[in-house]
Amino acid sequence: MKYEAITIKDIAKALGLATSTVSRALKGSHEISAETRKLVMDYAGKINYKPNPIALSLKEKRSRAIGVVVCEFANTFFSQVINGIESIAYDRGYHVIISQSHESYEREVLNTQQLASRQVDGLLVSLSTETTDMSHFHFLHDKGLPIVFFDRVCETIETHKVIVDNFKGAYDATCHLINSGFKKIAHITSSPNISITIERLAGYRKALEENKILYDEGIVMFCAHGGMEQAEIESAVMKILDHPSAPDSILAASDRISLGAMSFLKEKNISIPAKIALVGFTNSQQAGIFSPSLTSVSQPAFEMGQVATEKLIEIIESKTPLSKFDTSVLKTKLVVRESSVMA
Amino acid sequence: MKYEAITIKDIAKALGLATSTVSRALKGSHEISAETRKLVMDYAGKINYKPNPIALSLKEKRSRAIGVVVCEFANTFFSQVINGIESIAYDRGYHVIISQSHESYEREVLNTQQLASRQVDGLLVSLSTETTDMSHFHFLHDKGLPIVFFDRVCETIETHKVIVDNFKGAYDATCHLINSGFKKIAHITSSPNISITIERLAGYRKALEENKILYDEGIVMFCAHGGMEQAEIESAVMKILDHPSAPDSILAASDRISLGAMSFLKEKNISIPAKIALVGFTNSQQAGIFSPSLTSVSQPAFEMGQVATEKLIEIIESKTPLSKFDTSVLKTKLVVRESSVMA
DNA sequence: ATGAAAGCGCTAACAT
DNA sequence: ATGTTAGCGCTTTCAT
Repeated sequence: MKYEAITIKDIAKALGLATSTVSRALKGSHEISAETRKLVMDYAGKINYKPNPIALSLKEKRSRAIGVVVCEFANTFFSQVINGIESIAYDRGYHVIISQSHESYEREVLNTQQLASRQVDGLLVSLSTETTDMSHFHFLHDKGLPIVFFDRVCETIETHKVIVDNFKGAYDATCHLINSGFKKIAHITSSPNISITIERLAGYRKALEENKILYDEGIVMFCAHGGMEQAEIESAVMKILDHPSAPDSILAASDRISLGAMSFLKEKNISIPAKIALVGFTNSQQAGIFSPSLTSVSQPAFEMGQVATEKLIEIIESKTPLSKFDTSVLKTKLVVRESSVMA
Repeated sequence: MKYEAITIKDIAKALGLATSTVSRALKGSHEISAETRKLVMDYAGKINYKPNPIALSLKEKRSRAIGVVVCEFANTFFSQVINGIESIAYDRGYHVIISQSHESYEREVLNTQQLASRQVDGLLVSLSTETTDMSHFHFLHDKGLPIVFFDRVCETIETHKVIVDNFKGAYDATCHLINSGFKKIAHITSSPNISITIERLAGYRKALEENKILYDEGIVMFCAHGGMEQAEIESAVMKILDHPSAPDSILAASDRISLGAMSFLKEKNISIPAKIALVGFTNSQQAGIFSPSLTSVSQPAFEMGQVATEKLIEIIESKTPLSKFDTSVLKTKLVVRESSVMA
């Protein structure tokens, strides 16, 4: 492409000024006479001058861009988070560059490095299910790159984090199943190494315990790829259905797993909730038009994106390195629908 | 942030060479002695040197990045397209920078300009429903920026385009409704100015005509914002339900509209298909678990992304300006489910 | 085969 | 108040 943009030099030449004068005029420096400023401004407006962000980045070593690493955005939860991120970033004058790891550790590392070398001013990250080694983040964080984790966070890096109350989300959902009369509740969740898995599992266990139901690890299924492969979900569902203890309900720990499990059960003509009840963590706006409609733990995804972005910009724009970081915990909401209510 | 990356200068200093020598060695120029090359390569590898893409962009006026403009990715169709785009771009060494217009003309213009000023090597665009003035694209295209349109294309710019056979998609769906015994078929579609609307409407009309059903513009509803506002969908559905001619079925022309209409009908307890049948254009993987499952026209979204990206890279990497452009037309697939089958 | 120097667009010390 | 210059990281003439 031969896209020749207008530069500050063009303006300087046209107006018989030095580039530095133009530069200063453009950013309203007070050491420029009002008339020169007006002259420059008017001309720049007329020829539709736009500063070259590439040159700016090179010069200033900052890009006013924020990098986002999520596993995938074909997932209502993450697409809502991203909308939240954009809503804030946009207002504050930052661009958002989004990348998908597809739950692959390798892709996550690659994307992270790409974003860093494009000199993003900061990173908003939700870990992939595969990730156990965080050194790619440690490396960048140690070099001073601001990072905020959301949803699936990294424990070993001291920075702001934004999560939902996963423990309570799972606890509430499990209690709801118990109170609805279900006695043997299975759990399908993501890989055991990510934060949300641990927290949700703990909430699930706590609810069982409080209700004097024995925890049975035979009906807790982990999906190593977070449900990216439908086969792992199906295998988990099958194992639960075939389990000698005859579970009567399932708590699914993520969007993908909830929808994947539901699809599979329908495909197999296994009636929900008569044969087995289902409660899922999902932000799908379609949960209500499923058959049956799906009881779900919904998360404030948009808000999570907003908070994370505010926190990140706070770090980016702070004059002095922050020393105190916090973890924002947002509330989940249980929406009871047909899939968990006995006829 | 104080993320100090390793530069070519560091290598030069460490090895007592000139930066130009290092630069040449790194890219395997033949005018460098084998031993110097090896020396540089080894050292660069050892200290994990990564060229600064910002500096490269500034210098070469290209970025090996492709910009994508879609209306939103919280939409199965577009998120699948983007996955297709990434699959090819990635292989060919390009990054993908995605932006959402949210069906707003203003955002589309802004995003486009942002991407251009970030010196993307090319643009992959699906127009927002609001867009009627294409001058922002004309401007860039005239300056030589490669652009490929997909899905919602711009007629007035001569370049590669990738679409599906919208005419046939709508025609097939309408014929299916007719053959299933429906007599009065309403149509809810996007704004009248975008290509897909026109083509789908034409397919719908053709099917009616061939079956000697009178076209009734009173039951064809346009959503100015492409269904971004649920209210416009609901108003369209209401008008259809209240129409004196008592339509017995609806053909919905997009993902958003299909799902929005279905949600609304369920909310109002209007039975599908007994009271009114519904066929939608949607790529939602959940169409099968809706209640009732939704008959839909599905599009090869992933493939569309792939083809569009290949076409774009072809333009970008072509030595001489292309003079012949083509429009790839992919096939749609009608998946018949419960929502259009009389009991 | 290698080095020196200019330049991509911009800003910021450092003149004047 | 404005101009001159250097430099961000890199490639690329143009020397040598």
